[in-house]
Amino acid sequence: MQRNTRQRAAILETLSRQEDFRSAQQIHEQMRSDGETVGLATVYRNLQALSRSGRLDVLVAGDGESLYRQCEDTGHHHHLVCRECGRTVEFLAPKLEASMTAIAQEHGFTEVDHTLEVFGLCTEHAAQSAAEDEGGTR
Amino acid sequence: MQRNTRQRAAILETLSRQEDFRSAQQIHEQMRSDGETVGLATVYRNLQALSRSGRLDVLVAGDGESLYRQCEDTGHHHHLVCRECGRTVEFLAPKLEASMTAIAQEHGFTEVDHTLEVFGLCTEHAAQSAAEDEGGTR
DNA sequence: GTACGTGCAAAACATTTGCAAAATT
DNA sequence: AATTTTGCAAATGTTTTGCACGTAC
Repeated sequence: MQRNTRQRAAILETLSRQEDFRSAQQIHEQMRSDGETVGLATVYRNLQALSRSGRLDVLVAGDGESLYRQCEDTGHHHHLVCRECGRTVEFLAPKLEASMTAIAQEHGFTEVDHTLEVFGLCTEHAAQSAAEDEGGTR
Repeated sequence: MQRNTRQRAAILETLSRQEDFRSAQQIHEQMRSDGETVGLATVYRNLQALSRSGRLDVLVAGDGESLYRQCEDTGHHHHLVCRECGRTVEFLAPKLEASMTAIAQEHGFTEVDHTLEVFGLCTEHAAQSAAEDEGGTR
């Protein structure tokens, strides 16, 4: 099981050229405009399979849409994502992991797992967005 | 704006009798079986309004479904949720907040916000589930 | 040659929305 | 009486699925 199809290769290739988290539809669209012929269902099926096997990171956006990204760190890590441009920074937080394990233990919980995603504005979009919020420059 | 309708009151009442996180559909179903007559759209609209005003906590499940719950702590806090029964423990983690702010700052991110949810097995479901995973007792 | 993967269109979901009728203030 | 809320059904948007066909092995 798990064959090397042209589509699977193309999806992986597209992902490797991708910086930020992208939805299945965005990835599909990207591929189409790159001249690839792939069905949307195939993109969905492969993204799912790839994330299941840990080769892809999944992030559930606030509206429930799933976003995918090929991360550099293959182990457990978290993301700092820019709300404006999707720019992503991976980070580790061992202390954080430890305190979460401790809290879980205090309450008798086992087999603990967690999701942590941090959203903010990267350097490039911080000032700009603040200005917009005020309705323009002073 | 914001009138006191029978439906809104019923929704709040139903939520107050609720221990765990529930989806809009589950809440609607619950109300129907309690004899309330409410439209599903009304439940959605009210849950949304209530969470917007901070009277309700929202949790986006892994599959993108939104789950609601009336929490005791009205401020910022996190959840430790049992994967089996949905049992929820609220907790604060100031150290964690601090280190996340620090990490964001290191990377120049501002207006930082984060989502953190911890999933595990509560005391009641820990052993049982472990046995199931092995396909029975040794 | 056979089993797995693909493509398409239809189905399945959760959620949102338009609009007329009903209820609140 | 004015205006918000409701209820229903239809619309929306994402993801899944059934099934015939194509393809990797």
